[in-house]
Amino acid sequence: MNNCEQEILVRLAELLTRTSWRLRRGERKELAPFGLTFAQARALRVLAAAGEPTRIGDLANTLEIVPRSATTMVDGLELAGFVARLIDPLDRRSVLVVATSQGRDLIARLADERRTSAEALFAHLSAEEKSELLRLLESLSKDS
Amino acid sequence: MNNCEQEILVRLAELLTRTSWRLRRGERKELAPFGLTFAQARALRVLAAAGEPTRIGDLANTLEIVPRSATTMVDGLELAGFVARLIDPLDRRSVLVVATSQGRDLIARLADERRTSAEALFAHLSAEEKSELLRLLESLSKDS
DNA sequence: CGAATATCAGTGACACTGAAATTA
DNA sequence: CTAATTTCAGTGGCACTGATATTC
Repeated sequence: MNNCEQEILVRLAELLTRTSWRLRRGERKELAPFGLTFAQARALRVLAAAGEPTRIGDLANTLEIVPRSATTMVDGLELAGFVARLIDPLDRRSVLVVATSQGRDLIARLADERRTSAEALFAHLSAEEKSELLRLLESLSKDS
Repeated sequence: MNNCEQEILVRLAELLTRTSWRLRRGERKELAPFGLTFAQARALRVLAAAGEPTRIGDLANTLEIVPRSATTMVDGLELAGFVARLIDPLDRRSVLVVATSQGRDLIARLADERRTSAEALFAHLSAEEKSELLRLLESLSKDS
């Protein structure tokens, strides 16, 4: 690997970090009025999309965090009334988490309203560029 | 804005977050043996690239964090001997930070060695795809 | 008993806000 | 006196590890 390729990797890493942090900061402020943190919103989005009760461990896998962290995340969401815990009748070691109607409504409302942060961040990309970016990021998530 | 575009924004945001977090987690483990955290490495890279003493406020601007956070970051780097603080002779309110030879050496060594995390993350992108991703991320960082 | 699942307890990295000190 | 710069003190979000209870 030569210097030029090395330099590209360094810049890619820096830009990735900076961009995602900017998004996080923006969304944090948008979500605060609804009583959601950034990570909680991610989790709630996953749960609302699942539609059915999801095990804590599966949620953790989807979010790429350790199960212990998912527990704390669900604690917060449950306290706010956005999700509910159920005991899996088929395996009483497992805890199933499901979005409440309040939680689903919130996610739907957030999707309907203008997501100012994400919109502003990607605003000056054309539709084609957005698709291309999506494709590249998806291919990064595939293997590895 | 229709549903489809909205959905693309949501997925872009999710992928951006996930990818950058994965990079952060990988680099964290690589950097730990050198006594550097991820954010400290970012800052040190900026300072080493600057080549000349940099004000705390300017460093904060470059990293897109508030000055108070830069102070703490520099505290850690100074304690580890990677940077030194100087008083700006032209404006004694300002503190200049400069990478020590030890700090510059470390950054050079990190750049020379295989950066496993970044390499692994971007490994299966072609050179053209990396360039395109770089271009897209750079254009996100431009205005906004 | 061993493996899987979730939770408890504690820690670390990292950015934020608001107030105070110093100097221009 | 006002503005700029940095630092002090405290807080919050978020993921980690290791140990423990429960259940398969």
